[in-house]
Amino acid sequence: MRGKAALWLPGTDHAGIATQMVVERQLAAEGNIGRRDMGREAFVERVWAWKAESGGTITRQLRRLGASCDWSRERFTLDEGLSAAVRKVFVTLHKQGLLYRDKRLVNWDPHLQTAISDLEVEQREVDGHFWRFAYPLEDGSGEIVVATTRPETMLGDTAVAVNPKDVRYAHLVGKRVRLPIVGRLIPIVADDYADPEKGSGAVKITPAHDFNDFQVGKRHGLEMINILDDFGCISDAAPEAYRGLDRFVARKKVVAEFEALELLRGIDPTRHVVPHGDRSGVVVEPYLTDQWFVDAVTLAKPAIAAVEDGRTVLEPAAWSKTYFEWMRNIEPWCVSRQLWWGHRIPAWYGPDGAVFVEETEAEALAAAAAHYGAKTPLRQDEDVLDTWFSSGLWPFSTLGWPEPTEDLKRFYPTHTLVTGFDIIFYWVARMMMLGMHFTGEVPFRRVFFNALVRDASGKKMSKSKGNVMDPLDLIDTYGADALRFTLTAMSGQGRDIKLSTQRIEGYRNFGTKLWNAARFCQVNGCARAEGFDPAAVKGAVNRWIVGETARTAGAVTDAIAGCGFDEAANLLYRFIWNTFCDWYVELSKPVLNGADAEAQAETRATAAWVMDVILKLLHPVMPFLTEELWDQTADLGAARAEPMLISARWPDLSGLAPDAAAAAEVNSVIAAISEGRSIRAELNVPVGARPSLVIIRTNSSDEATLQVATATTSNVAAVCHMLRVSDVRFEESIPDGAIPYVVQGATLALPVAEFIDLAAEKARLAKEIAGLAATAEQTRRKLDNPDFVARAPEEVVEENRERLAEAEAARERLQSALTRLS
RNA sequence: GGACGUGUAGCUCAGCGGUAGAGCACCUCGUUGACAUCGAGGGGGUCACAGGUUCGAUCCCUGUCACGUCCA
Repeated sequence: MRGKAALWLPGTDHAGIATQMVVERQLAAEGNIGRRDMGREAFVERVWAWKAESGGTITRQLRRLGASCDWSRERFTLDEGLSAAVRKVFVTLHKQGLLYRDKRLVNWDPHLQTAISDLEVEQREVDGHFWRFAYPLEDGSGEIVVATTRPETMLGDTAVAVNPKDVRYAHLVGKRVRLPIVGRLIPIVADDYADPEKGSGAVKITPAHDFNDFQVGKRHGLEMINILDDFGCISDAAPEAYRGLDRFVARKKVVAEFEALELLRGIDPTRHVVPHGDRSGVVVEPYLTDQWFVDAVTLAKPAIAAVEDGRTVLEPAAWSKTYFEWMRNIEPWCVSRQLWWGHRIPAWYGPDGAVFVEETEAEALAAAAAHYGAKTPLRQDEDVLDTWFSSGLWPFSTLGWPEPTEDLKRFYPTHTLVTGFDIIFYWVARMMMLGMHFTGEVPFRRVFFNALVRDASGKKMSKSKGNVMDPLDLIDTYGADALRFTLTAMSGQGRDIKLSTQRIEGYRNFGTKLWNAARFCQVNGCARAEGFDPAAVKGAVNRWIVGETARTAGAVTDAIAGCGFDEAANLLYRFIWNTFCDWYVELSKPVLNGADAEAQAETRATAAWVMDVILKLLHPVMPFLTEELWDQTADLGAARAEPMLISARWPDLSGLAPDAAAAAEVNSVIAAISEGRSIRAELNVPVGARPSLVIIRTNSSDEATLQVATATTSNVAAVCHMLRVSDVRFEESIPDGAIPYVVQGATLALPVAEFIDLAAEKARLAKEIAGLAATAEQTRRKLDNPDFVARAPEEVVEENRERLAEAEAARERLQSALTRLS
């Protein structure tokens, strides 16, 4: 609509862990053999089958929501093109020394039997215990007490650490203790990691099973003994009695044995945080394995700089802080996963373990032949890559990279990434790092973080909680436009959306309202006039609605440009319902039904013009309804240049100056009607009663009164219709039995004495007077303050003076009316 | 423990230095030729609390409390 070539390229990633889990669970439920028995090829085939069957859900939801993606370009991270990009990136990073294989502690998920990245670990606070164990000194001169929440790890202890400043233990540093159960002699080392304030001040060191202990182990050259296997059971590195035991069974056995040895010095209950796999939900183990790592520290630097200097802008800007915080403290990124569903790592091993990292097996074989001086069989790495490794290439891999395609030239760097803040580290950060490194440019100039949708009570939707609202169901019930409007209107930045069906229902009603308004226009012959010029309309109501339309169009345009989508939606809601339907349509009815052919024609043309603008402005939020109405009104009046709304030109009404005189006139009419209606309702004037509307006017009446009088008489038919009065007439004073009210400084009155109850009217007047008195009092206090008058801006002071004068005048008039009643 | 966010009408949320707003819910009235998926009117708020800045604070600053999220 803005005439730009906008590309929204849809697609999905292969969600490695999640997908493999689903299919494995399915296999188990069907009583089939597990993936290990099936073999890699058959299993991957099975996952593809599952993907073909159910993988379209996300895109189906997008389609039904009316997302205007270029579906012909839909991509999937395991597509051949994207996979080639993955291999290219892997090999290049490896050759640049930014991707390497290393034996390090990783987070190991014993359920999934794979390494997972730090981000996939969830820290949960749970109840646990501190067990205090005594380790006897080698020389028999005593013992040293250590505390642990994980007794089974003592099987892999290779030292005890104490703080170098801790005088209690200074004499023990360098001595050894004999590790109970195991019998191994391990040193007592001095290391700052030991906190003298905590427990005994001495801490057991298990370098192969704790991230902190790993560091201590490196500093002191300690042995690293891996006492677990891939399943979280005790390995052969432990004493025979423990081998094969589940880690939690082993824990109990260790404690029992310490107790039997009379080396258990106490048990304290404690609450502590324990790492869990975010997918599997089981306790993850720090585990010493060979994995592939990306040097994120190096890659992060240009990515940090790009946000610092504004080449990429995060919106809302507050997220920059989160981004920097993470990027500046980034750790090496473990990218290998012991799964089968994903991009297999393009690394091949020779018989002696030499590794050849190449894009194809042929290249690897060639490299091996050169290396060994003879053709040598190779074995490909069994592991696959973290899904985010391929997702991180999305902005350019989907445009054809590494080939220098036309698409890449045209659409890269991309303009805006819209995503959830919950994947700022997983995805945004990785795209920034990889995009900067491989293209030398930012992958996107702007990142817009949308709100996260929660259920009506604010809980995150999840299948296990059963509180998921499927967009497809909501669309079936309320329509895509209602859902889109709801999400848009509630998308205030920095806030989650609590989605309730009531709200969607309300916006469904809004759609119905617009539909009915369009029907009204149609029934009343509103049709586009050939050569219609909104700047040239004569009627005040028409001039006013043209001005309001232009103002709304400008405000909506600005709001969208500034990512204020909720503001845009709310502006449209108010304009369409409250301004156009409630007032313009009602004020226009007498003209449309009247005898003045010229005025009628102008109103019809104006209404048709406003409707066209409304349809355009609302189209981005409610595309289905507006396109349908656009189509239905295609043949009404002058032909449109734009057959389809989706490609119609966005309205630029900045050239239409607001008409202050028309606005003043219509606002007076609106006030006269609103206030009058309020009186009728409060005093229970019967609906059928049609009194006159009396305007109190004398020869010496002020400007305000004359203005209201003119406005009212100029729109007398509308006033009669909407206020349900028989006529508008003038009196010099309030007639006996008439109920006065003040509008913009003018006094109006409704002679309805015969219909009403005096007490109700007295009460109404008293309430009104009290309100005015309060306003006057408050304003007077302000004006009596010399500091206020001296320091506040002149227009504010003037505004208050006027307010005071108006309130007092109105109060006097109503007071005298009340006095007369009494 | 650290960081960020949020506390405004019964509910969901706008507003963010100068007279407290909307939608829903609630109450009253209404079968007027666009619309009862509607119309008209109404009740309802010491803007979490305590200080400070200012002529003036729901809005800015500081602290406290509560809730949420992320990172340890």
